[in-house]
Amino acid sequence: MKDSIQEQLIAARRSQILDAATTVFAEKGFHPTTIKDIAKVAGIADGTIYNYFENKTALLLGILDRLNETERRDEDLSQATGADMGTFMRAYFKQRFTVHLHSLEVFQVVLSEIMVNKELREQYYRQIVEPTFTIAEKYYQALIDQHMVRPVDVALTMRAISSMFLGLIILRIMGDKPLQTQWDDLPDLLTDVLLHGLSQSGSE
Amino acid sequence: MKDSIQEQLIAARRSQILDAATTVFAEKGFHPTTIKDIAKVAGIADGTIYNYFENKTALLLGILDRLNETERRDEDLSQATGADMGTFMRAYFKQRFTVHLHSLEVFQVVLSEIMVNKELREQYYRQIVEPTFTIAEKYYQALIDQHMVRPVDVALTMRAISSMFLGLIILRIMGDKPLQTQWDDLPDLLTDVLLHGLSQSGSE
Amino acid sequence: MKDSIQEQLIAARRSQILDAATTVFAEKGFHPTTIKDIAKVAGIADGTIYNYFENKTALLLGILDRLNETERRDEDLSQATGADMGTFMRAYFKQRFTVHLHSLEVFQVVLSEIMVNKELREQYYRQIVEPTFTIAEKYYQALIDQHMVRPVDVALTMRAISSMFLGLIILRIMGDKPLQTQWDDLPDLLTDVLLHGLSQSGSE
Amino acid sequence: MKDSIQEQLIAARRSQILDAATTVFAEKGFHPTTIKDIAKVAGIADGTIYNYFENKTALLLGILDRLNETERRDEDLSQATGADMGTFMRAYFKQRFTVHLHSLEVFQVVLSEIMVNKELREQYYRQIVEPTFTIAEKYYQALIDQHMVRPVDVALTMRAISSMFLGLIILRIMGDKPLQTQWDDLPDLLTDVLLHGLSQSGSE
DNA sequence: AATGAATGAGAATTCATTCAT
DNA sequence: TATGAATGAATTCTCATTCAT
Repeated sequence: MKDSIQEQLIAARRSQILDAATTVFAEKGFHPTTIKDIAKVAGIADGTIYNYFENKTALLLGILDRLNETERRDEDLSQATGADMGTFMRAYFKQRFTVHLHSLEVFQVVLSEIMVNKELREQYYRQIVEPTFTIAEKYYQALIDQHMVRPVDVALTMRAISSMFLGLIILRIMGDKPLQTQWDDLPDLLTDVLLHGLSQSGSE
Repeated sequence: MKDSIQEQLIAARRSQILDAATTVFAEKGFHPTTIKDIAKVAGIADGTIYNYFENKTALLLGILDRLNETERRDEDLSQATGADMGTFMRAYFKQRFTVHLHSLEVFQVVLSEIMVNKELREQYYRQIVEPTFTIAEKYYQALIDQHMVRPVDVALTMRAISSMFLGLIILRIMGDKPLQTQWDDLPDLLTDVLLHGLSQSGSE
Repeated sequence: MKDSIQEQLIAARRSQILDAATTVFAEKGFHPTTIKDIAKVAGIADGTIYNYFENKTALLLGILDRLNETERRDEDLSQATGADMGTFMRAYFKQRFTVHLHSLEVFQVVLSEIMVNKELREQYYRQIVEPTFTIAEKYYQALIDQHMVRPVDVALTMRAISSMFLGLIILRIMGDKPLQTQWDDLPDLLTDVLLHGLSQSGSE
Repeated sequence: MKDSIQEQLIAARRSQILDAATTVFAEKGFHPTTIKDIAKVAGIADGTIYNYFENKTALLLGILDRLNETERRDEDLSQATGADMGTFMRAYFKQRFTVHLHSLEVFQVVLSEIMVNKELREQYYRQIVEPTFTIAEKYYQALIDQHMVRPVDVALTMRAISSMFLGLIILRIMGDKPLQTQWDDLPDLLTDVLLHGLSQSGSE
């Protein structure tokens, strides 16, 4: 039906604009990027952008939405896991790091604005962070119930692990040398450390 | 000597300006803050700020410098530690979290700009992050040598642990509920997890 | 004939658009009103308006045309006059004030633009003001010829009287308290003053 | 003192800007005039205007303030009048018309915006219209008390007379021919009509 | 050294109008 | 004839920075 075509056209245009915005934001950052920049890259007029997005910030929200969807799709993948704890963690870590690295520059920009823009922050938390935790907690609780891991405060533990990802990515963005050269060693290392701890032979 | 007085005056004025800048940045964020805002809070004229700082970004660098010093002083404190691994970690974590929380809002602003401003990023990394790691690595290597902890890749491990801090703080800034309500439980939890791992009785 | 139907359709559509324009102009004023606003109220697409009116200003001209017709129709009514000078004036005044008050908000907008837009001004004068004076002068001249009123410069006198209306309406629009509360007393007062003058017992 | 010089400089700059604004507004109208236009005529930078006026509308308010002062000064003059009613009215009318005509084009612009801008309207009414009426009413009441004029509703009568001025000016702005050619006859005519009325020998 | 008025580049956003469908 | 997406010119206002006093 006509509606569907309309909607598709609109979605396509939005997508085209978001592509351009993503590109330019990644390249120059949020504030230094002008609407004109984005329009030029998108190959449309300045004003057209405002037919699809209320303002510049809405572009960031739009980008966030797309990250959101990507994330969700990946989440599904990560659900498709089997038994062995160590294998799973390694696989999981590998995937998380790959995903985020792919869009590192955008993430950088988005994160920067998130730190400073309440609306964005709340949307990001509500739509991306929180749901992820909900899933992760459920999954981890199951592992505990199956006696595959020690019983710990699930919520905080999940936060600690996720934070490690987040922090490592930021540290990498900051140009940390060791992280840049040994990034691929992280999955194994983190799995090891998180499973067995740092103490001598598992005891103090 | 006269020079010394001169320098002290200059230092005092710089400090006064940075205080104002810190206050306003924390309150409104970097971009929305105008030089006029800062001057007003500092009780001086707009132009005067430019006698002490090259531009707006230099104010952020100045703030960073001060954080740097604070950090270093704290570092010294943290060096004054004793033997027991678990006790030390708990104490260390407690201190790190407290320090950062104190200036959470500034940190938020600084981090936001760091993500996006190469110069700032490099300075922050060079002056604050890297030195911290150097010390931490040395310290941790000593622990390994004393067989108090397992031998692991020191550089990456230190990064992983630090990242957890960083990530947790960001997650808290984002408004994460569990972190906000159970923040004080973190030192114990992290110590436990990092020392003994998540796996059942220390083995897979 | 087909033409006639065509014309009627066109007239209906124009009318529909002008209704919408009148409503929105009255509500928000000329400049703040967008074509989109009008189209929305009219229930049609933006572009359609341009099939019936050359541009935004033409809408105002269109509204003026309609006021014009209304006015003329009212004029006819006012022709239905009787004898007694005082009675007539009172009746006339009453009607004028009522008419204008009815569409006060549009008048406000139209007047505002008239002050500033030469084309509009000329059209308003040519189509509405001038014809009214022509009729009024003729009528007043007749009164003079019948010795019902003193012989005076008819043109100027008519202008003076009309101006009083106009000015009173504007003063009312401006929010003048006495005019708002005692508006209904005006016909009697004006009739009295204009007929008998302000001086003591008609002599200086 | 320094303050006084400061203030004078500021006043001078404000005046310079208002002069420019008056000129350009009179020439092109309010909306078509850009800040750039005004700055250019004032021989300063765009931004400078914003150091003295909050926004474009504030310029109009500023112009109004100056009209206000002018008006007030004229008012004083008009107070300095003597006895004979007819002579006084003639003189008064002559003055009112002259004053307004002098700044006709600005008045035109101001009036246009007043019709449409509530803030402006209220300020104009409060600062210019209302005080004028207060004075006029007091004066007229005195005349009544001295039996120099008939007792009438003072407030409404003053409004009616003032409105006549206002209306006549507007009509003239609209390009009314008779008013333009016979403008100078108005004082005499209005005095005559208002004093003695239109009816035959002062009676119906 | 301090001031703060002046500067003017720059950017977001609006909206009347056009025109392909 | 109706549509409404696209256009892009145009404008207001902000604010970091300069510099004469």
